[in-house]
Order: sequence, then C-alpha cells, then structure tokens
Amino acid sequence: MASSAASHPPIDFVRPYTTVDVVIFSVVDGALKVLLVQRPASGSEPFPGLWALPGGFVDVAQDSDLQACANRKLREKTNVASPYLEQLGSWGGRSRDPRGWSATHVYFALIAALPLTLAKGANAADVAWFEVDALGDEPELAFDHSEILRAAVERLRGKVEYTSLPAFLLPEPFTLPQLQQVYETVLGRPVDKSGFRTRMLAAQFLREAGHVEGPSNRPAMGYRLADRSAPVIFPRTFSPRG
Amino acid sequence: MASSAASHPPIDFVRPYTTVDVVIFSVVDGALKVLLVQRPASGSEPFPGLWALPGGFVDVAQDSDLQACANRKLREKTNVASPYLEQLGSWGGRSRDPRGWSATHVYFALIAALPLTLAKGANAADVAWFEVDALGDEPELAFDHSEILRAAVERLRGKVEYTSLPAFLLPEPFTLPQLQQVYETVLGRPVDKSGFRTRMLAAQFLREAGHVEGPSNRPAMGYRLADRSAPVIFPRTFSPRG
DNA sequence: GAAATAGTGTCTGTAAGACATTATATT
DNA sequence: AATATAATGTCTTACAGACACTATTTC
Repeated sequence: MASSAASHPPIDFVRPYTTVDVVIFSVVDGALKVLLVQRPASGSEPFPGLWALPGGFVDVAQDSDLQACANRKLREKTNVASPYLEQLGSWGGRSRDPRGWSATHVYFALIAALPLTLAKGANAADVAWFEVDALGDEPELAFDHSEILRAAVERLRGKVEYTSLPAFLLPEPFTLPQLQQVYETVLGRPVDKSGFRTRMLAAQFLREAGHVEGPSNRPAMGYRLADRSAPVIFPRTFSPRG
Repeated sequence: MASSAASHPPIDFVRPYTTVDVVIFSVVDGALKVLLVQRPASGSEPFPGLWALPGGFVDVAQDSDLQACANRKLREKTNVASPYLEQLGSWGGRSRDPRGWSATHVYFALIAALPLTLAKGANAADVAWFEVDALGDEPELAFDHSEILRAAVERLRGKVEYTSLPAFLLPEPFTLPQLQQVYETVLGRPVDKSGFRTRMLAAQFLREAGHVEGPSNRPAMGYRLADRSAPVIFPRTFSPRG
C-alpha cells in the first residue's frame, strides 16, 4: 500500500496549508515580552477573539522563500527592518487548524524595544506586547501557538546562557550595565558583574562607540555590535556554581 | 496592497507543495555516513538520476503530523522502528523545486549501523550509504539537498561536542571504548580516554549491562542507555586546550 | 563631599586536559 | 610470559565565580 507509488504521489496530491508565524521578543519595561495579535472576533475564521502569534499564509506571488515571508510578517506588524531573525522549527499536522491539514514554519525575532507606534496602515489596535512570564502554561492562544511560544522561550533562554543574543534586544549604542540588565531579565537571575564584563569583552563582538550619559552619575562606555548578522557563541555557559 | 487582506487570504489561496525529508546518519565501517536515494533516471520527475535525501510529499490521509511523516519515510527506507529523530528545520521557496513553490520539513535521524538489508518491498537498489566527508562542497544532490545535508552535518558535529548523541549510533549494549570511537569518528579528532570516561559516567545516562567480549583481550563493561528518548547535555564542551 | 553607578583587582575551588600507571583478559 | 586492551590515578593549569576595591561622574 505505502510503496513507491505513495512516496511519489501525483503533483495534484492534496496539499496542506502552508503558513509562517513569527515569535517576536523584546524587553519592554524591564520584562521579556512577546508580540501577539488578536484574531477577529467575528467572521468565519477559526479561534475568533483569541490572541495568536503574528503570521499567516505564504504568498507564493510575493514571498520568494520562507525567510522573506517571515520578514514580511514582521515588517507588517512592527515596521522593523533588520531584526535578528532565526528559524525556530515547524509544526504541522491534521488537527492544529480546524480548516484542515496545515504546517507552519516558525521564526523567532529579537528586536529593540519600540514604542507602540507599530505599522502605519496596519490595524494596530489588535496588536499588543504580552509579558512572557505572565502567560500561564495552559493553552490560551489560538492554534498550537501556546506550545510554539513555549518552545521559543525555551530556545531563547537556552541560547542566552552561551551566546550574545540579548545584544539584539537593545538599541545601539548600549552600555555593558544595560546589557547585563537584559541578560538578567531574560535569565531571571542575577549575574556577576566582573565575570560578565570579562566575558563580553573577551568575546570580541563589541565595538566601542564613545561614552553615553546615563540618567545620572558616571557615564558608561557605549558599544555597538561588530557584526549584526549573527550572535557570538561563548565557550562556556553562564551557570553559577552548583 | 499587502495589507490585512493579503495576510488573511481566502482558503483557496495557492498552496505550496509540502514535503518531508530525512537525513539519516549512521557510522558504517568506521566512517560517518548518510543514506541517500537515487531519483528515477527517466520520467517526468525533476533531477533524474541524481541522489537525494529520502523523503517526499506529506500524505494527509496517513500522516497525522510531520514527525509521523518523517518516521514513515524512515521506516520505508530502513525498517528501523525507533531511531533518534529530531527536527532540523525547514527549507522553502520558489525555486528549489522546478515544479513550483515548495517547502520541506527536514528531520535528522541517528541509527545504529545496519546491514544493507533495507526495507523489504522497497526497491533497495537505489538506496546507498555515502561517506559524509567524501561529498564535496559543490551541490551534487537533487533540489537543495546538498545545502540541507551540510546543515545537518554541522548540527550533528556541533551537538556531539556537548551531548550524548553518538550513543544513538551504536547497537546496544556498547562499551565505552566503542563509544569513544564513535565520538572520534564523528568529530574527526582523538579524544582523551580518561576525561572521556569520567564525563560519560558522570553524566548518569548509562546503565551497566554486563561484560561484553570484544574481538580479543580484556573484555569491557557493556552499557545501555537509561533513556532512549533524548540525549544528555553535558555542562561543558569537548574542545581541547586552545 | 556624599551618593550612585562604572569599572578593576584578587583570591580560590573546580574540573578539564595530558599523561602515567595499574588491571584483566587472550594467545 | 608476552601482549593487547580496559580502567584508574595523578598532576597541572585555566578560568569561572565570588567579593572587595577603586574610579568617575552628578547633585
């Protein structure tokens, strides 16, 4: 039955829906937040009124590939041009969308906190930042987006332990104390200042950019990323003594 | 133009092809190899005669989700029931398949070396193991499979530095010297014996399973995995002194 | 000069890497 | 006994973590 005939089905085989969703993180008001959009309360679409990850169908006319599609979704919601964008994975199956077999390609983005002046023409009313730790474990989002969000947070927290990812959550130039702040916010625990600085500077990914005056007191050195295309991987993890 | 109307297109929007491919690794004859299938030499299908990753279209009738589909592809080619299987990522775009916009969900699998007694009914003639390091950098495989394979090898080698993944490449029970062999094969460099043993045993993922007689000389302790569902993550990396 | 934040110095324990040695089997 | 491989021991050194201290600004 499931022989080579099934593995090479005709070209007009039933095709699942193909979508792209984006998990957009930022640190706003000292907390890790994710951008969600509210689904229309009425109409024929599934999960009316529920919050969901920004995303939607791939448009074969305008999207040349998946990453371009993700970038488009992100731009439509945030007006951010060049964020950190990495693929998280894909989720697909028969039951995640009541309309039929569907598969979504999920990206996760890190952007610097921006005022809620979101996309111009877009209906910004149905877009909001949600604190990650305030969302419970129960599925509250549309589709399987709660599960996807959990995976994204896990990936982010995991990678923060040994990469320079948090630098993408800050507007440039930023100071080392600010960067440490962000690490602590994302990780949810304090980090030793001396070790932190040694590590960051040893990793060679920061370029000095002149002093920056803070709210008061001694000004700190400002830094920019030497390479905005990819994070740096540290040789060891941040974990404190067991 | 690209407003909310475009992000919620009608349900009969043009749907890309949805496929699943599997990168199947094993250590055969002391080398890291990948399983490839040869595309039919004649007919209307693209890339005739070229080698490709095993995979194909999602069958919405029999595949309940992506992972199930990947498992099916793997079973069809190798008869292996419960391998290590993890998602690698997805590749999609307008030009990777000449038949049209397509997206593939890629998994990578680790299986113990098995004789080339592959799937029974399957046409085993067009299936073969290829040494990973013998494949050049030029795209030689069908579709974008050369690029996908590169990503898979990179992921595997990367994770081997700090996880117990190579244990899934051996039939149980295996000995620590055998496991070290596999690490060295995948990493392509020698590893210190003493440190290796300390690390493996400290990670608590092995269960003793009685002595195993090798080809000659002193027999070694055999081990089985305490948990075959997931690898163990080591606190540090294998990297030698810089 | 008091206060607050930025930045540096010093000590110590842990554990990885390197290499030497002992243990246990086969022929 | 000789040999081959398994398993353990010892030494050294890098470096993260902890914490104390100094430096530089504002008010």
